[in-house]
Amino acid sequence: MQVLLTFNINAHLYLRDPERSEIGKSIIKQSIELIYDIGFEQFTFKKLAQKIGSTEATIYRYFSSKHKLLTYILNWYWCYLEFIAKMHLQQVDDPREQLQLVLEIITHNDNNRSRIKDYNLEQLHSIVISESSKSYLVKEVDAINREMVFGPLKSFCQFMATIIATIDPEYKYPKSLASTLLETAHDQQYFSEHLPNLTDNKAGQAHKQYVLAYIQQLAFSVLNPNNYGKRARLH
Amino acid sequence: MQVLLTFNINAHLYLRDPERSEIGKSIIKQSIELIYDIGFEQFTFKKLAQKIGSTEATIYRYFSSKHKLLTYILNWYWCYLEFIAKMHLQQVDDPREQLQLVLEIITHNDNNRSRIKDYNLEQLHSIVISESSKSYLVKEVDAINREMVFGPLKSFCQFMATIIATIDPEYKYPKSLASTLLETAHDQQYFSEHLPNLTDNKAGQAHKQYVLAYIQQLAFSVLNPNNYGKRARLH
DNA sequence: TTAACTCGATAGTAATACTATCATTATTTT
DNA sequence: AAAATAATGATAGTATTACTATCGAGTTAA
Repeated sequence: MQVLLTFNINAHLYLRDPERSEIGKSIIKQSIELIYDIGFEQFTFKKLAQKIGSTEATIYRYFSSKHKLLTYILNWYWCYLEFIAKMHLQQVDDPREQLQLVLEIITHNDNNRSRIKDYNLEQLHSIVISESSKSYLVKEVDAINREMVFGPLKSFCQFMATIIATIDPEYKYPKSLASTLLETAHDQQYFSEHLPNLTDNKAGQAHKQYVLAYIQQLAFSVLNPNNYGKRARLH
Repeated sequence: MQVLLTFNINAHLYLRDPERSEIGKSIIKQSIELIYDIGFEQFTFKKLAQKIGSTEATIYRYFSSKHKLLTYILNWYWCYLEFIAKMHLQQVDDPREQLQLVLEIITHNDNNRSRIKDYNLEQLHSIVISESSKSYLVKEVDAINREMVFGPLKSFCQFMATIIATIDPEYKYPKSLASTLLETAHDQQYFSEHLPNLTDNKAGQAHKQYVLAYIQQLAFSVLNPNNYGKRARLH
């Protein structure tokens, strides 16, 4: 197993850095598979230990709870998305095309544009869709937030918001639009797959393409292209 | 305790109908208070039993699990919202004003327009914001969905979608927009309160007003008022 | 008044989410 | 190569959770 990408993930999330040992990397990799397979509620350290051929005790030496492990995985994902997005954006100048590209990335409509061996990205995406809100929809959110463990998500939103603000500097809600597009990408794919009555995806197929088309229409309806460069021109 | 409103809630959700006994109504009422106070994860039937001066066994005679109880409460809320919305909408003809009104209702910006003694609506709204996704973001979603326990949510979305389709019959995503506005109303209020960096609510106050202003702008940017009545005129 | 129903009380179970200890095995330092 | 240090495996144990089961007392309805 070769890890190509490593990100600086908040040390509050782990006791021992999982990137620094084979068993640690195995914990992350198999967690993704296991959470994907059985869902976060059914996921336990005991089952994970069995899967990696180790014991609960060992896993507890890396993560003090399954919630922190989930947040760790999600942080990795947000760091990864921002990295990939910034990489591809270098080739694009028009901020509208940039936003388009980011929407393709967050809906995973970028056909294998990003091949990576580390973790199973399709499973990871699926976890982000169905489990990510569980990392912050908890009573202790303010306390955990103070430890900065939601940094990568905020950073990715800020990154999207900057593009949005470039397209339309008059638009008053760049950050809210960014977080809305992100959340909507997830909700709508989940709805399209499991509660299709909450969407207009009649065909019931091609969830990702449906979601992309929808949020694209949403984003570009809200932003007024006539304002592009407005603020800049004033100077 | 006097219950003014009762709705037909899917019988799959309970073993004994809580509306039909004082202790049953007490279970619902105190559940709302307790889930609001300690969050769904910390919420147990044991604690609830203590609160209502009864025992776990009694509560289990009404609900087979805390998940079903949560879904029951959420169903009540969606039935209630649809009822209130339909009531107020009778006075309004313009579908744009109708949508405006619905947005006020879902963000709870309707100042005491709906006084009700049954349950604490502010707490209920708060539960909807932070716990509602937990009722469907579970591995067994397809199985539970087959029992029609998400009917009231779907019905409310359909109701919104109809208004949206009246405003702009050309718009291709009325249901997705409805579910997006609903989810966004919740996400953005949660973010505004707990992760304000994901929003543009600088003041950090007046969360509900902020959210309303934002989703209003969102909704009416997407819908083209020029298409109002278009389809009708063709006939 | 007897049957049906509801509730309270108690007991019990398997699983979960940990914590603790200790011997063994690697790894690093000298 | 030996000694010191650290990581792991194995095992045990605890409080809590999410139930299930049983029994007797009180209440209501025919």
